[in-house]
Amino acid sequence: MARTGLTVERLTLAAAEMADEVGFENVTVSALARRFGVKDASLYFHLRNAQELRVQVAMLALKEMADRAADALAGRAGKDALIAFANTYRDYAIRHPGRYAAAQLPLDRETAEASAARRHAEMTRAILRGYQLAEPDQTDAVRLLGSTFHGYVTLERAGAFRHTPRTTDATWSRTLDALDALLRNWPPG
Amino acid sequence: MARTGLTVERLTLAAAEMADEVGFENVTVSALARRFGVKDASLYFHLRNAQELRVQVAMLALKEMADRAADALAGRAGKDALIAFANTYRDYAIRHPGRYAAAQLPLDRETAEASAARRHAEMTRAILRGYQLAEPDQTDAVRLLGSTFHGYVTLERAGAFRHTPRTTDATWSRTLDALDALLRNWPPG
DNA sequence: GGCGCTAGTCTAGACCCCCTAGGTAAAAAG
DNA sequence: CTTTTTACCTAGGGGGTCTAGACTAGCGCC
Repeated sequence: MARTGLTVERLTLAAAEMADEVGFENVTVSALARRFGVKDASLYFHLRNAQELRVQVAMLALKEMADRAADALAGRAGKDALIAFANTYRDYAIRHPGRYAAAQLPLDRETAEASAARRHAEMTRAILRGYQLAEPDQTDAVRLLGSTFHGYVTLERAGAFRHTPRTTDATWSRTLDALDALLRNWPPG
Repeated sequence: MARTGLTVERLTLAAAEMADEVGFENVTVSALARRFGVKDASLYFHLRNAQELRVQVAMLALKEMADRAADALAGRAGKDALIAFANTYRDYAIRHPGRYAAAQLPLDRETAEASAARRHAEMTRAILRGYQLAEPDQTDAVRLLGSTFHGYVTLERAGAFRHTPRTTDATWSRTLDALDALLRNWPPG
Protein backbone atom coordinates (compact mmCIF):
# COMPACT_ATOMS: atom_id res chain seq x y z
CA MET A 1 0.00 0.00 0.00
CA ALA A 2 2.55 2.50 -1.20
CA ARG A 3 1.75 6.12 -0.46
CA THR A 4 1.27 8.06 -3.64
CA GLY A 5 1.72 11.44 -2.00
CA LEU A 6 -1.57 12.90 -3.15
CA THR A 7 -2.41 16.43 -2.17
CA VAL A 8 -5.19 18.78 -3.17
CA GLU A 9 -2.59 20.82 -5.06
CA ARG A 10 -1.29 17.90 -7.09
CA LEU A 11 -4.81 16.72 -7.82
CA THR A 12 -5.89 20.19 -8.89
CA LEU A 13 -2.93 20.63 -11.20
CA ALA A 14 -3.42 17.22 -12.78
CA ALA A 15 -7.13 17.96 -13.20
CA ALA A 16 -6.28 21.25 -14.90
CA GLU A 17 -3.94 19.49 -17.30
CA MET A 18 -6.58 16.89 -17.97
CA ALA A 19 -9.13 19.62 -18.63
CA ASP A 20 -6.89 21.18 -21.28
CA GLU A 21 -6.36 17.79 -22.88
CA VAL A 22 -9.83 16.29 -22.90
CA GLY A 23 -12.16 19.14 -21.96
CA PHE A 24 -13.26 20.33 -18.56
CA GLU A 25 -16.53 18.39 -18.72
CA ASN A 26 -14.57 15.15 -19.02
CA VAL A 27 -12.55 15.69 -15.88
CA THR A 28 -13.95 13.13 -13.46
CA VAL A 29 -12.85 11.80 -10.13
CA SER A 30 -12.54 8.37 -11.70
CA ALA A 31 -10.34 9.55 -14.55
CA LEU A 32 -8.15 11.49 -12.15
CA ALA A 33 -7.78 8.47 -9.88
CA ARG A 34 -6.80 6.38 -12.89
CA ARG A 35 -4.13 8.95 -13.76
CA PHE A 36 -2.57 8.51 -10.35
CA GLY A 37 -2.98 4.75 -10.37
CA VAL A 38 -5.23 4.86 -7.36
CA LYS A 39 -8.83 3.96 -6.55
CA ASP A 40 -11.63 6.53 -6.77
CA ALA A 41 -12.31 6.33 -3.08
CA SER A 42 -8.80 7.48 -2.25
CA LEU A 43 -9.42 10.90 -3.74
CA TYR A 44 -12.32 11.49 -1.38
CA PHE A 45 -9.83 11.67 1.41
CA HIS A 46 -8.54 14.88 -0.17
CA LEU A 47 -11.71 16.16 -1.80
CA ARG A 48 -15.15 16.58 -0.34
CA ASN A 49 -16.79 15.71 -3.64
CA ALA A 50 -16.43 16.02 -7.39
CA GLN A 51 -17.69 19.58 -7.37
CA GLU A 52 -14.88 20.64 -5.08
CA LEU A 53 -12.39 19.35 -7.62
CA ARG A 54 -14.02 21.50 -10.30
CA VAL A 55 -14.01 24.53 -8.04
CA GLN A 56 -10.33 24.03 -7.29
CA VAL A 57 -9.52 23.99 -11.00
CA ALA A 58 -11.61 27.13 -11.48
CA MET A 59 -9.73 28.93 -8.71
CA LEU A 60 -6.41 27.85 -10.19
CA ALA A 61 -7.40 29.17 -13.60
CA LEU A 62 -8.60 32.49 -12.20
CA LYS A 63 -5.37 32.92 -10.31
CA GLU A 64 -3.20 32.01 -13.29
CA MET A 65 -5.05 34.45 -15.51
CA ALA A 66 -4.79 37.22 -12.94
CA ASP A 67 -1.06 36.58 -12.54
CA ARG A 68 -0.45 36.71 -16.26
CA ALA A 69 -2.59 39.80 -16.65
CA ALA A 70 -0.72 41.56 -13.87
CA ASP A 71 2.57 40.79 -15.58
CA ALA A 72 1.26 42.03 -18.89
CA LEU A 73 0.02 45.27 -17.36
CA ALA A 74 3.30 46.15 -15.65
CA GLY A 75 4.63 49.40 -17.05
CA ARG A 76 1.83 49.90 -19.55
CA ALA A 77 -0.97 52.42 -19.73
CA GLY A 78 -3.75 53.56 -22.05
CA LYS A 79 -4.43 51.59 -25.21
CA ASP A 80 -1.20 49.70 -24.73
CA ALA A 81 -2.44 48.36 -21.41
CA LEU A 82 -5.86 47.57 -22.84
CA ILE A 83 -4.35 45.48 -25.62
CA ALA A 84 -1.91 43.67 -23.37
CA PHE A 85 -4.67 42.85 -20.90
CA ALA A 86 -7.11 41.64 -23.54
CA ASN A 87 -4.49 39.52 -25.26
CA THR A 88 -3.61 37.85 -22.01
CA TYR A 89 -7.12 36.52 -21.65
CA ARG A 90 -7.47 35.48 -25.23
CA ASP A 91 -4.12 33.71 -25.25
CA TYR A 92 -4.92 31.94 -22.03
CA ALA A 93 -8.26 30.77 -23.35
CA ILE A 94 -6.68 29.46 -26.54
CA ARG A 95 -3.77 27.74 -24.83
CA HIS A 96 -5.74 26.43 -21.88
CA PRO A 97 -9.28 25.81 -23.09
CA GLY A 98 -10.11 23.43 -20.26
CA ARG A 99 -8.85 25.79 -17.61
CA TYR A 100 -10.67 28.69 -19.22
CA ALA A 101 -13.90 26.69 -19.23
CA ALA A 102 -13.31 25.91 -15.57
CA ALA A 103 -12.97 29.61 -14.82
CA GLN A 104 -16.57 30.07 -15.97
CA LEU A 105 -17.89 27.74 -13.30
CA PRO A 106 -20.42 29.62 -11.18
CA LEU A 107 -18.93 30.04 -7.72
CA ASP A 108 -20.90 30.68 -4.58
CA ARG A 109 -20.45 34.03 -2.90
CA GLU A 110 -17.73 33.17 -0.42
CA THR A 111 -15.74 31.08 -2.88
CA ALA A 112 -15.87 33.95 -5.34
CA GLU A 113 -14.62 36.29 -2.63
CA ALA A 114 -11.68 34.01 -1.97
CA SER A 115 -10.89 33.77 -5.68
CA ALA A 116 -8.82 36.05 -7.85
CA ALA A 117 -12.01 37.55 -9.29
CA ARG A 118 -11.49 40.78 -7.38
CA ARG A 119 -8.00 41.19 -8.82
CA HIS A 120 -9.49 40.92 -12.30
CA ALA A 121 -11.94 43.71 -11.62
CA GLU A 122 -9.23 45.86 -10.06
CA MET A 123 -6.95 45.45 -13.05
CA THR A 124 -9.73 46.44 -15.40
CA ARG A 125 -10.31 49.55 -13.32
CA ALA A 126 -6.57 50.28 -13.43
CA ILE A 127 -6.69 50.25 -17.22
CA LEU A 128 -9.63 52.59 -17.21
CA ARG A 129 -7.71 55.15 -15.21
CA GLY A 130 -6.01 55.97 -18.49
CA TYR A 131 -9.39 56.96 -19.91
CA GLN A 132 -10.61 59.14 -17.07
CA LEU A 133 -14.13 57.87 -16.67
CA ALA A 134 -16.09 58.95 -13.62
CA GLU A 135 -18.58 56.69 -11.85
CA PRO A 136 -20.93 55.17 -12.76
CA ASP A 137 -19.45 55.18 -16.25
CA GLN A 138 -16.38 53.42 -14.96
CA THR A 139 -18.38 50.50 -13.62
CA ASP A 140 -20.30 50.32 -16.87
CA ALA A 141 -17.05 50.29 -18.80
CA VAL A 142 -15.62 47.53 -16.60
CA ARG A 143 -18.68 45.44 -17.32
CA LEU A 144 -18.59 46.21 -21.02
CA LEU A 145 -14.95 45.25 -21.38
CA GLY A 146 -15.42 42.06 -19.39
CA SER A 147 -18.46 41.12 -21.44
CA THR A 148 -16.83 41.77 -24.77
CA PHE A 149 -13.60 39.93 -23.99
CA HIS A 150 -15.34 36.97 -22.49
CA GLY A 151 -17.99 36.85 -25.19
CA TYR A 152 -15.45 37.10 -27.98
CA VAL A 153 -13.24 34.36 -26.64
CA THR A 154 -16.19 32.09 -25.96
CA LEU A 155 -17.79 32.53 -29.35
CA GLU A 156 -14.46 32.22 -31.13
CA ARG A 157 -13.74 28.91 -29.42
CA ALA A 158 -17.27 27.68 -30.06
CA GLY A 159 -16.66 28.26 -33.75
CA ALA A 160 -19.31 30.95 -34.11
CA PHE A 161 -17.01 33.02 -36.34
CA ARG A 162 -16.09 30.22 -38.70
CA HIS A 163 -18.81 30.99 -41.21
CA THR A 164 -17.14 34.16 -42.43
CA PRO A 165 -13.76 34.17 -44.17
CA ARG A 166 -12.29 37.08 -42.19
CA THR A 167 -9.68 35.91 -39.69
CA THR A 168 -10.53 36.17 -36.05
CA ASP A 169 -7.16 37.76 -35.33
CA ALA A 170 -8.02 40.67 -37.60
CA THR A 171 -11.40 41.18 -36.00
CA TRP A 172 -9.88 40.94 -32.55
CA SER A 173 -7.36 43.64 -33.34
CA ARG A 174 -10.05 45.92 -34.75
CA THR A 175 -12.30 45.19 -31.79
CA LEU A 176 -9.61 46.50 -29.46
CA ASP A 177 -9.23 49.59 -31.64
CA ALA A 178 -12.96 50.11 -31.43
CA LEU A 179 -13.09 49.69 -27.65
CA ASP A 180 -10.21 52.09 -27.24
CA ALA A 181 -12.01 54.64 -29.40
CA LEU A 182 -15.18 54.10 -27.42
CA LEU A 183 -13.47 54.61 -24.08
CA ARG A 184 -11.77 57.78 -25.29
CA ASN A 185 -15.14 58.99 -26.51
CA TRP A 186 -17.59 57.65 -23.96
CA PRO A 187 -21.07 58.98 -24.68
CA PRO A 188 -22.44 61.41 -22.11
CA GLY A 189 -25.22 60.14 -19.86
CA MET B 1 -48.30 -1.27 -22.14
CA ALA B 2 -50.21 1.94 -22.69
CA ARG B 3 -48.83 4.19 -25.37
CA THR B 4 -47.66 7.48 -24.01
CA GLY B 5 -47.50 9.18 -27.39
CA LEU B 6 -43.90 10.26 -27.24
CA THR B 7 -42.46 12.23 -30.11
CA VAL B 8 -39.17 14.01 -30.62
CA GLU B 9 -41.07 17.30 -30.41
CA ARG B 10 -42.72 16.52 -27.09
CA LEU B 11 -39.45 15.22 -25.68
CA THR B 12 -37.57 18.29 -26.84
CA LEU B 13 -40.12 20.66 -25.38
CA ALA B 14 -40.19 18.84 -22.07
CA ALA B 15 -36.40 18.81 -22.01
CA ALA B 16 -36.37 22.57 -22.64
CA GLU B 17 -38.78 23.13 -19.75
CA MET B 18 -36.69 20.91 -17.56
CA ALA B 19 -33.57 22.84 -18.54
CA ASP B 20 -35.17 26.11 -17.45
CA GLU B 21 -36.22 24.55 -14.16
CA VAL B 22 -33.16 22.59 -13.09
CA GLY B 23 -30.40 23.72 -15.45
CA PHE B 24 -29.42 22.40 -18.85
CA GLU B 25 -26.63 20.26 -17.42
CA ASN B 26 -29.17 18.36 -15.34
CA VAL B 27 -31.34 17.39 -18.28
CA THR B 28 -30.75 13.68 -18.63
CA VAL B 29 -32.43 10.93 -20.56
CA SER B 30 -33.27 9.26 -17.28
CA ALA B 31 -34.88 12.34 -15.77
CA LEU B 32 -36.84 12.94 -18.94
CA ALA B 33 -38.08 9.35 -18.99
CA ARG B 34 -39.15 9.71 -15.37
CA ARG B 35 -41.10 12.83 -16.28
CA PHE B 36 -43.08 10.84 -18.84
CA GLY B 37 -43.42 7.80 -16.61
CA VAL B 38 -41.59 5.50 -19.02
CA LYS B 39 -38.31 3.62 -18.92
CA ASP B 40 -35.06 5.16 -20.15
CA ALA B 41 -34.82 2.67 -22.98
CA SER B 42 -38.09 3.87 -24.45
CA LEU B 43 -36.65 7.25 -25.31
CA TYR B 44 -34.00 5.67 -27.47
CA PHE B 45 -36.69 4.75 -29.92
CA HIS B 46 -37.10 8.49 -30.56
CA LEU B 47 -33.56 9.72 -29.90
CA ARG B 48 -30.28 8.41 -31.20
CA ASN B 49 -28.51 9.28 -27.95
CA ALA B 50 -28.39 11.80 -25.13
CA GLN B 51 -26.39 14.25 -27.22
CA GLU B 52 -29.15 14.36 -29.81
CA LEU B 53 -31.56 15.44 -27.10
CA ARG B 54 -29.26 18.30 -26.15
CA VAL B 55 -28.84 19.31 -29.76
CA GLN B 56 -32.61 19.35 -30.23
CA VAL B 57 -33.03 21.67 -27.27
CA ALA B 58 -30.26 23.89 -28.63
CA MET B 59 -31.98 24.10 -32.02
CA LEU B 60 -35.30 24.90 -30.36
CA ALA B 61 -33.72 27.69 -28.36
CA LEU B 62 -31.95 29.15 -31.38
CA LYS B 63 -35.18 29.13 -33.34
CA GLU B 64 -37.21 30.68 -30.53
CA MET B 65 -34.68 33.44 -30.11
CA ALA B 66 -34.53 34.13 -33.82
CA ASP B 67 -38.33 34.27 -34.00
CA ARG B 68 -38.55 36.72 -31.12
CA ALA B 69 -35.74 38.83 -32.51
CA ALA B 70 -37.40 38.98 -35.92
CA ASP B 71 -40.63 40.16 -34.29
CA ALA B 72 -38.77 42.77 -32.29
CA LEU B 73 -36.98 44.08 -35.36
CA ALA B 74 -40.09 44.50 -37.47
CA GLY B 75 -40.51 48.13 -38.38
CA ARG B 76 -37.47 49.37 -36.48
CA ALA B 77 -34.16 50.75 -37.62
CA GLY B 78 -31.02 52.34 -36.23
CA LYS B 79 -30.54 52.53 -32.50
CA ASP B 80 -34.14 51.55 -31.99
CA ALA B 81 -33.52 48.27 -33.77
CA LEU B 82 -30.26 47.70 -31.93
CA ILE B 83 -31.98 48.08 -28.57
CA ALA B 84 -34.94 45.91 -29.46
CA PHE B 85 -32.66 43.19 -30.77
CA ALA B 86 -30.35 43.24 -27.78
CA ASN B 87 -33.22 43.22 -25.31
CA THR B 88 -34.73 40.21 -27.00
CA TYR B 89 -31.64 38.16 -26.26
CA ARG B 90 -31.24 39.39 -22.73
CA ASP B 91 -34.89 38.79 -21.89
CA TYR B 92 -34.78 35.35 -23.38
CA ALA B 93 -31.66 34.45 -21.41
CA ILE B 94 -33.21 35.69 -18.18
CA ARG B 95 -36.55 33.97 -18.70
CA HIS B 96 -35.16 30.80 -20.17
CA PRO B 97 -31.76 30.23 -18.63
CA GLY B 98 -31.69 26.53 -19.45
CA ARG B 99 -32.66 27.06 -23.05
CA TYR B 100 -30.12 29.86 -23.37
CA ALA B 101 -27.41 27.59 -22.01
CA ALA B 102 -28.49 24.97 -24.52
CA ALA B 103 -28.10 27.48 -27.34
CA GLN B 104 -24.38 27.68 -26.50
CA LEU B 105 -23.88 24.00 -27.20
CA PRO B 106 -21.19 23.62 -29.86
CA LEU B 107 -22.87 22.26 -32.98
CA ASP B 108 -21.13 20.46 -35.78
CA ARG B 109 -20.96 22.18 -39.12
CA GLU B 110 -24.04 20.70 -40.78
CA THR B 111 -26.20 20.97 -37.68
CA ALA B 112 -25.21 24.60 -37.36
CA GLU B 113 -26.17 25.13 -41.01
CA ALA B 114 -29.60 23.65 -40.35
CA SER B 115 -30.06 25.82 -37.27
CA ALA B 116 -31.34 29.35 -36.98
CA ALA B 117 -27.76 30.58 -36.50
CA ARG B 118 -27.68 32.07 -39.97
CA ARG B 119 -30.85 34.06 -39.28
CA HIS B 120 -29.18 35.54 -36.23
CA ALA B 121 -26.20 36.71 -38.25
CA GLU B 122 -28.46 38.10 -40.95
CA MET B 123 -30.52 40.07 -38.47
CA THR B 124 -27.38 41.56 -36.96
CA ARG B 125 -26.27 42.60 -40.43
CA ALA B 126 -29.70 44.10 -41.05
CA ILE B 127 -29.29 46.29 -37.99
CA LEU B 128 -25.89 47.40 -39.15
CA ARG B 129 -27.33 48.66 -42.41
CA GLY B 130 -28.52 51.59 -40.37
CA TYR B 131 -24.91 52.43 -39.59
CA GLN B 132 -23.46 52.14 -43.07
CA LEU B 133 -20.36 50.12 -42.37
CA ALA B 134 -18.43 48.70 -45.32
CA GLU B 135 -16.68 45.34 -45.20
CA PRO B 136 -14.68 44.15 -43.39
CA ASP B 137 -15.85 46.56 -40.71
CA GLN B 138 -19.33 45.15 -40.93
CA THR B 139 -18.15 41.63 -40.13
CA ASP B 140 -16.08 42.98 -37.28
CA ALA B 141 -19.09 44.84 -35.95
CA VAL B 142 -21.29 41.73 -36.19
CA ARG B 143 -18.73 39.84 -34.14
CA LEU B 144 -18.36 42.64 -31.65
CA LEU B 145 -22.08 42.93 -31.06
CA GLY B 146 -22.51 39.19 -30.73
CA SER B 147 -19.61 38.98 -28.31
CA THR B 148 -20.78 41.81 -26.14
CA PHE B 149 -24.40 40.68 -25.92
CA HIS B 150 -23.49 37.10 -25.23
CA GLY B 151 -20.74 38.00 -22.81
CA TYR B 152 -22.93 40.42 -20.90
CA VAL B 153 -25.80 38.02 -20.52
CA THR B 154 -23.50 35.19 -19.51
CA LEU B 155 -21.60 37.18 -16.91
CA GLU B 156 -24.77 38.74 -15.55
CA ARG B 157 -26.35 35.33 -15.05
CA ALA B 158 -23.17 33.95 -13.53
CA GLY B 159 -23.34 36.71 -10.94
CA ALA B 160 -20.15 38.41 -12.05
CA PHE B 161 -21.75 41.86 -11.64
CA ARG B 162 -23.12 41.31 -8.18
CA HIS B 163 -20.12 42.77 -6.39
CA THR B 164 -20.91 46.31 -7.43
CA PRO B 165 -24.05 48.13 -6.30
CA ARG B 166 -24.95 49.54 -9.72
CA THR B 167 -27.94 47.76 -11.24
CA THR B 168 -27.32 45.60 -14.24
CA ASP B 169 -30.29 47.19 -16.01
CA ALA B 170 -28.62 50.58 -15.86
CA THR B 171 -25.33 49.25 -17.19
CA TRP B 172 -27.13 47.38 -19.93
CA SER B 173 -28.88 50.50 -21.09
CA ARG B 174 -25.65 52.48 -21.10
CA THR B 175 -23.86 49.66 -22.87
CA LEU B 176 -26.34 49.91 -25.70
CA ASP B 177 -25.83 53.67 -25.82
CA ALA B 178 -22.12 53.11 -26.01
CA LEU B 179 -22.38 50.52 -28.77
CA ASP B 180 -24.66 52.81 -30.76
CA ALA B 181 -22.16 55.62 -30.39
CA LEU B 182 -19.35 53.32 -31.42
CA LEU B 183 -21.16 52.12 -34.53
CA ARG B 184 -21.96 55.67 -35.58
CA ASN B 185 -18.34 56.55 -35.04
CA TRP B 186 -16.46 53.46 -36.12
CA PRO B 187 -12.72 54.12 -36.07
CA PRO B 188 -11.04 54.14 -39.49
CA GLY B 189 -8.81 51.18 -40.26
C1' DG C 1 12.77 -0.59 19.79
C1' DG C 2 8.10 -1.57 20.62
C1' DC C 3 3.22 1.03 21.01
C1' DG C 4 -0.25 3.52 19.67
C1' DC C 5 -2.11 7.09 16.59
C1' DT C 6 -3.25 9.10 12.46
C1' DA C 7 -3.11 9.64 7.58
C1' DG C 8 -3.69 7.51 3.36
C1' DT C 9 -5.31 3.97 0.72
C1' DC C 10 -8.29 -0.10 -0.23
C1' DT C 11 -12.61 -3.19 -0.92
C1' DA C 12 -17.33 -3.47 -1.30
C1' DG C 13 -21.33 -1.76 -2.55
C1' DA C 14 -25.41 1.60 -3.26
C1' DC C 15 -27.23 4.64 -6.55
C1' DC C 16 -27.57 7.24 -10.96
C1' DC C 17 -26.79 7.80 -15.90
C1' DC C 18 -26.09 6.06 -20.89
C1' DC C 19 -27.10 2.76 -24.08
C1' DT C 20 -27.98 -1.99 -26.51
C1' DA C 21 -30.35 -6.33 -27.50
C1' DG C 22 -34.20 -8.60 -27.86
C1' DG C 23 -39.11 -9.29 -26.55
C1' DT C 24 -44.10 -7.96 -26.73
C1' DA C 25 -48.36 -5.51 -27.14
C1' DA C 26 -51.15 -1.96 -29.39
C1' DA C 27 -52.33 0.34 -33.47
C1' DA C 28 -52.52 0.64 -38.36
C1' DA C 29 -52.70 -1.48 -42.87
C1' DG C 30 -54.17 -4.77 -46.00
C1' DC D 1 -58.99 -10.63 -39.16
C1' DT D 2 -54.38 -11.30 -40.05
C1' DT D 3 -49.96 -8.94 -40.83
C1' DT D 4 -46.89 -5.33 -40.19
C1' DT D 5 -45.17 -1.62 -37.93
C1' DT D 6 -44.76 1.24 -34.06
C1' DA D 7 -43.92 2.06 -29.42
C1' DC D 8 -42.82 0.52 -25.30
C1' DC D 9 -40.85 -3.10 -22.12
C1' DT D 10 -37.22 -6.12 -19.40
C1' DA D 11 -32.63 -7.22 -18.71
C1' DG D 12 -28.15 -6.02 -18.38
C1' DG D 13 -23.31 -3.96 -19.16
C1' DG D 14 -20.36 -0.02 -18.47
C1' DG D 15 -19.05 4.17 -16.19
C1' DG D 16 -19.44 7.94 -12.73
C1' DT D 17 -20.24 9.58 -7.64
C1' DC D 18 -19.85 8.69 -3.09
C1' DT D 19 -20.00 6.21 1.74
C1' DA D 20 -18.74 2.83 5.30
C1' DG D 21 -15.56 0.29 7.15
C1' DA D 22 -11.13 -2.34 6.94
C1' DC D 23 -6.36 -2.14 6.74
C1' DT D 24 -1.38 -0.53 6.83
C1' DA D 25 2.68 2.68 6.62
C1' DG D 26 5.04 5.60 9.11
C1' DC D 27 5.55 9.01 12.75
C1' DG D 28 5.98 10.51 17.64
C1' DC D 29 6.83 8.94 22.15
C1' DC D 30 8.17 6.52 26.12
